[in-house]
Amino acid sequence: MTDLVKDSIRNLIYESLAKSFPATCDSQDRAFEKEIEVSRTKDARFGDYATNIALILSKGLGLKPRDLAQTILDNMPLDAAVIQNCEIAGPGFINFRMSSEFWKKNLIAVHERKNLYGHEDITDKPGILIEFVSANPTGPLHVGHGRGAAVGDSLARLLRTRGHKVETEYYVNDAGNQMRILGRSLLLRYHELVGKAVEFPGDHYQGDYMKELAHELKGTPLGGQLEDLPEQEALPLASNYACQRILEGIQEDLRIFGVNFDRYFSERSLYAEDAVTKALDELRSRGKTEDREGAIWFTMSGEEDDKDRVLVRASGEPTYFAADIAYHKNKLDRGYDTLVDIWGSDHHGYVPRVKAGMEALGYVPDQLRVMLVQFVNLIRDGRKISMSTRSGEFVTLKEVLDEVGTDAARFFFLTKRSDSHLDFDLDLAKRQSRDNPVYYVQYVHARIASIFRIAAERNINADMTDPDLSALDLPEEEEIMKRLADFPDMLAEAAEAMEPHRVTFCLLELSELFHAYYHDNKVLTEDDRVRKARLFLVEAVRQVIENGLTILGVTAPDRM
RNA sequence: GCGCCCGUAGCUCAGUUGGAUAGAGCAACGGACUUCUAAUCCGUAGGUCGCAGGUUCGAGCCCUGCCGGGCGUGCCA
Repeated sequence: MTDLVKDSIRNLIYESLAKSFPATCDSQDRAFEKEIEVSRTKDARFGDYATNIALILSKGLGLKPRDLAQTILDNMPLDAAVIQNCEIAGPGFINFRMSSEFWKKNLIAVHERKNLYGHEDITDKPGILIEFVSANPTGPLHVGHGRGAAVGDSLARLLRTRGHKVETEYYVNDAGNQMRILGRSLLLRYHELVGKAVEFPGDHYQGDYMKELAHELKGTPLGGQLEDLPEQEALPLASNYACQRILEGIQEDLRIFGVNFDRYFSERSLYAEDAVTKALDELRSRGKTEDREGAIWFTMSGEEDDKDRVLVRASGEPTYFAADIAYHKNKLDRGYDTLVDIWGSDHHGYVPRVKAGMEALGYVPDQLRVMLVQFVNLIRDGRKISMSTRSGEFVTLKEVLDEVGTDAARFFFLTKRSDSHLDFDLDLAKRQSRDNPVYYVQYVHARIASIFRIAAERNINADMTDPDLSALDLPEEEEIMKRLADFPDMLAEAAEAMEPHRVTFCLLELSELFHAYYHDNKVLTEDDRVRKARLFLVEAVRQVIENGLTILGVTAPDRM
């Protein structure tokens, strides 16, 4: 039993192939069925779905594509309640036109499944760990982090709907040199605040939030300690405090943004458990390290990465890279089938390094899928704002959320493929907030909710039992039903490709169909039979909009 | 220099993993509210898919070489 239209067509094709060419199919297992490509047609002349299977297999079978298509067609078990007709076209495509009963049956399925419509029943698919955001706890989240958060969180939701067991994780870089710089930044700001002359180095964290933290400490016992203790002892106190407070702020911003991680994983905990040392020892015992110039190097063969990389500095301190190998080892040892890391695109050069690290420890590098999210260019007054946490010059996620709201921001981040640059024009986002595409989709939901409210006010019977769906005879009604039927397929493909933005575009297309339909056709008509059927249809639209928006982490409002 | 990503309408972007006549939204122009919400709808206009080759039944998508933009190429994280 499947909710995927394409799977049911694949099944028919497979049945036919198995009958026509038992030798070819017998040698394959049933997995071959998945290889059969079925796509939705762009042009209604070609039916609803098409397959190019005859074009693909013709060479291997020594047949002309159209002849092969004919054979496949002749042996296909066709059910008139599902497929209205089926024909060969062009160089050898097989086109399928579904029957109107089929669309109506699916419409009923939306009502039966409700908020599970589009969800995969099987829930024991491989476990996936998605790590994202993982912004350093050295400053508030900025807009770029917001994009990663929106993409990662929606991807997690999307994969869950398709039956994967998904956990989400934020890697907290609370160790190393940057924590010392963070601590010193706070210390200096504190000294400044209590009237000592300080010189604030350019490579320290300049943002105002450090001054605010210093202010927060004034008059507290910890503040006193920072003042009195020698720097050596004050530093760890300051950096711990700053790290903790900043992380709390990050968590609060994420909460507002609708992103809740299953786990925050501390880099420091890796050191506490000696995980870094153990990983290094293992690399050494596998012959992947080399001592040179006082440092320990990870030796790369040419195909892994272009040069060797330092694991332990001459100072004896492990690099970020060493900790990251230990971290990925830790994740893999927890038993996930797939690790997904969502990184800013500026880390792309790091991908082969981490994979090489995994391979060197005996793992399969393909278990790691790295999704690179391109930069967000923030534009104010028509000019790009350069952003850097250290310089303190950035626009925070919180500021953007205050301006445009979580729904608009999340939706906007998901209107682009993640590997293309995104211009976030603050003035535009503010000015356009009314006709932001998110409202176009949400408006569908509000309009339908409104129909049901009016029906209730007027004591119009709006129950969903036993509608006469033959009353849905308009072409635009069938178009809507087709789009609803495609929703599960779209989710499955978006999940497979790990492209949550496809959900956004699907919802926009459905919304377009609905708004046009709504404009031309009254749902609450006098005709009892038509009204009941239309209510049944629009309720299904509402449900699918809700299901889609839920995956995007956007609310589905009843009123706007 | 080398590596990764991007280049599609004036602008911002989709393009179902190589399918049939390249699509939306903004912006522009012209229309539609006595109606279940006009945050809507309908229409007009807009293209050498960066350029040049190649692969094949078929290329915006794959390969090669250029051009342009972004980012990497730290004993930073």
